[in-house]
Amino acid sequence: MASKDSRSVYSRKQKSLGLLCSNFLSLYDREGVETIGLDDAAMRLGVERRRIYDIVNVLESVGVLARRAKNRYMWKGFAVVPNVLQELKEEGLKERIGASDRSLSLQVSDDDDDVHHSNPNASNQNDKSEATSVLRLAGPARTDNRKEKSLGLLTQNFIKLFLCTNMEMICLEDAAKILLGDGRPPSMTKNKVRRLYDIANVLSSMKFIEKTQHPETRKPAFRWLGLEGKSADMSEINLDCNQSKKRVFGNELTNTPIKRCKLVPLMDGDSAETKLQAQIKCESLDCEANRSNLDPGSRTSAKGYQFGPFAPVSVPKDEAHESGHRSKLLSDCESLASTYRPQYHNQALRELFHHYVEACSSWYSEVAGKNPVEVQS
DNA sequence: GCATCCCGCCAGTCG
DNA sequence: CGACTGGCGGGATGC
Repeated sequence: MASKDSRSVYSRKQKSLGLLCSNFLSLYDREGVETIGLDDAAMRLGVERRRIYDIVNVLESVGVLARRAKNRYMWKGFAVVPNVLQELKEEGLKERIGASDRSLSLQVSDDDDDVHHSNPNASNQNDKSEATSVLRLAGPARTDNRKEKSLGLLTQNFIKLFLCTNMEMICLEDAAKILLGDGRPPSMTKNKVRRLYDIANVLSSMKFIEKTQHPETRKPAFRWLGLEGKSADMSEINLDCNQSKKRVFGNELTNTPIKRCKLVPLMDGDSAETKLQAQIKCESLDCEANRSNLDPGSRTSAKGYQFGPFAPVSVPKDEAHESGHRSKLLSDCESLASTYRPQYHNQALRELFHHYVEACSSWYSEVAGKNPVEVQS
């Protein structure tokens, strides 16, 4: 009941997997990042851990991430993507994914599994697990099919569809049918489509695919963009080369605690406040970045700058080394803010901007500890 | 109304 | 066993 409307109405878009993915990437796609803790990610992004799994799974299927241990992933970056895609393509061709025409039942046999990308030392460790992949017939149990239904595998198969077929555009329902093989109950297809929506959102946010509309059927479909999205490279898989291959992901970190229905009484008393105080509010200055291209028809109604609540939250207990790139990030942000001062014609906006800069500065000094840029309170 | 797809329950897995 | 993973589908939101 507070007042001041502008009430944080629940907005589905603010919670989409795609946006979350963008935020995830803008948070970790920077030099210095090596490992990613799921808890840390969930905390920083202000979402449930469950959601992180969704993103991490598809990112892993493309090679951007690699699981290291429980709760821990390793950041590989986009440099490896071309290789992974190449492997997927070969794999898909071998399996004859989407063998068009009839028998489009290729449904990639499960067995084996993910990428297996790189893998310098994969020699000794082939124990069991091979045997299980053989019982695939009338087996009412088929416990192992949990894996073949994984988001990661589905993502790869979805991608293979684009890489190994001449279908320029694919609508999710067709994709689901092809991947499932026909003769499946509609409920199963529906479920698969639901998963494909999740995947498509993530892939879209990475600019691997793009949502369009089939010229004839008018049905929404997805078009493969692949690596075109990024700087036309393909030949420069060389390591490093600093920021040349950094994509621009939406950097509006939005992670409001609003739930879908049961409206959590947002900070009404004080309890909610304690949590809030933990997260210094420093809005991420949505600097230029995205404004250059933004394909037509995409969201982002050219409304220009948009600030979203950014909640850095407290620093991780351990991982002391991480504060290194953290502070770098901060200084980056700061210098950016001071050098790239947008020209607002509007007085109010100018003030708002000023406010953000200040907030960010104080946050910086608080987190970085040293180098008092401004002051605190 | 139907297309999207978030949310979180709860069953597998892993350490 | 408890913690971590993540399939799954109900049902809310968007258009």
